[in-house]
Amino acid sequence: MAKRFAAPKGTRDLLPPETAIWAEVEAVARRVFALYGYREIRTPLFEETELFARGVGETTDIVGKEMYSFTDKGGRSITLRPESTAAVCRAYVEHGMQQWPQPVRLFYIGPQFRYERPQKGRYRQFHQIGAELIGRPSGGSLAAADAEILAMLVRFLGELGFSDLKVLLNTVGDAASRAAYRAALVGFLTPLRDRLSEESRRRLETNPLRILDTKSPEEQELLREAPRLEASLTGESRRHFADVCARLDAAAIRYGVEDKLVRGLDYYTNTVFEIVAEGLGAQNAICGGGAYEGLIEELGGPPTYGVGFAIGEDRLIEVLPEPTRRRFRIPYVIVRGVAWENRIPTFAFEDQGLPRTLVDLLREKGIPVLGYEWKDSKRAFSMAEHLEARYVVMVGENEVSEDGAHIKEVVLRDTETRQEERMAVPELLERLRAESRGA
RNA sequence: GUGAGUGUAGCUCAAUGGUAGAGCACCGGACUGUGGCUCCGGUCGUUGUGGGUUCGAGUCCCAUCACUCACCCCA
Repeated sequence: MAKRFAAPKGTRDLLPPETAIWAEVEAVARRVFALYGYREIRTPLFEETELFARGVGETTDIVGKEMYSFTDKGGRSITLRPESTAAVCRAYVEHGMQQWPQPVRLFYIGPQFRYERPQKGRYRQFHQIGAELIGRPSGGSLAAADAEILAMLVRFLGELGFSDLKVLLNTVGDAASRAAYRAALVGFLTPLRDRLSEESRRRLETNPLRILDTKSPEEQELLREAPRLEASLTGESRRHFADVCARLDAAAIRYGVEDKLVRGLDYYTNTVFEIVAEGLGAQNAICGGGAYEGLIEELGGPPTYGVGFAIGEDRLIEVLPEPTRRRFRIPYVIVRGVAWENRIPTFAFEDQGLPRTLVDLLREKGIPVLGYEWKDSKRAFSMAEHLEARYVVMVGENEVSEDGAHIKEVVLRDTETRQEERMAVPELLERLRAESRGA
């Protein structure tokens, strides 16, 4: 027997009916983002390695140990994208989008790659739905940009039926704030160096702010006395954050200020946020984001403001509310026709000339349908159950004319309520079309 | 990179160290005009892989691979 293959570690096949849920989630994203004027960008799945090293940050775990990198046949170092913000900003600079009306609003949907040990909610190929607002709004405030992107995010999640998700919000300050705080934190922690974990000691050199979100209870205890980031904020950062909060309050968006929230990517400045969900085990963040003031410049562009988020689509779908899942299933209709002299009874619409089967007719009306010729109606019900069909339409000997050429009436059965109704074909079309509009 | 748990049919799982099984699913057939059954038959396995212990290993031991969960970190 030949070798059998399995999907590579940390990857998986998405199969029906689950893929229908994915398609619907993405359709909702596209619709909601369009309401806010965001347009799609598609960047390559791989980029020059240096883009991520510079953009995401040399000291981050992503760049330090999680990149899928390889040397191509031309000797270039290439990396499968571990996130998309850096690539979107690269595209902004490359295509001179600073010449477009500002700010530029973009969204993306697609796979990302990180070389990590897989576990619940974490894959080596995973999918993100993200949006970026890049460029200073002419006349508008930066806080308005932050609030807009958060409002869009909350609207999207709301349309997916999430009602109890809370946005965790914080500010990490601008460059000056962070430099001041970094000095204060290093000053505080250096005397306590011996009591820190090896990892945290290393971070003390490279990225001290990251020590803040340690999960180690001993370290958290040490940090209780640590200087607060808030105390190092410049007046401007302080005002900005207050402005963002005020705008969210005005828009009735629920959030909680979480002052230890730092986020793992180097490019964030000022506003950062995260959304966590129940039911995902240890990997409970379904969305992360924030503002980045220095990134475009770091990538060779003019100093440019940016703010964005990335939603983990795999995790989002994992916790998608059940009513939404049901709503997103394709409402197949099963038509059970009898074999009548070796053919399915046709139904000819008089005003359209050509005779065709009921199945064809339904498809013409945009109704997803499968036809079977079983005499045994029980098999049709069994099939309906397996395919999660919404309706079964019964067309047997009693429903067709003597010669088998015309359907006199049909029986429509709702597979959930088990209610049945006899009706003529025009009425059937009316009912099913109304149903598919509602879906 | 570190730790723990689990690997038996397409799926869910049995089998005291003693002939590898069941249910579901799938395929074929019988029956049935208010039915989501029932009945008959069929396909399906080098028990993840490789060693070892033993008269004999799905079962015990070692290694390896895979999966799962957790650490780290993130979506």
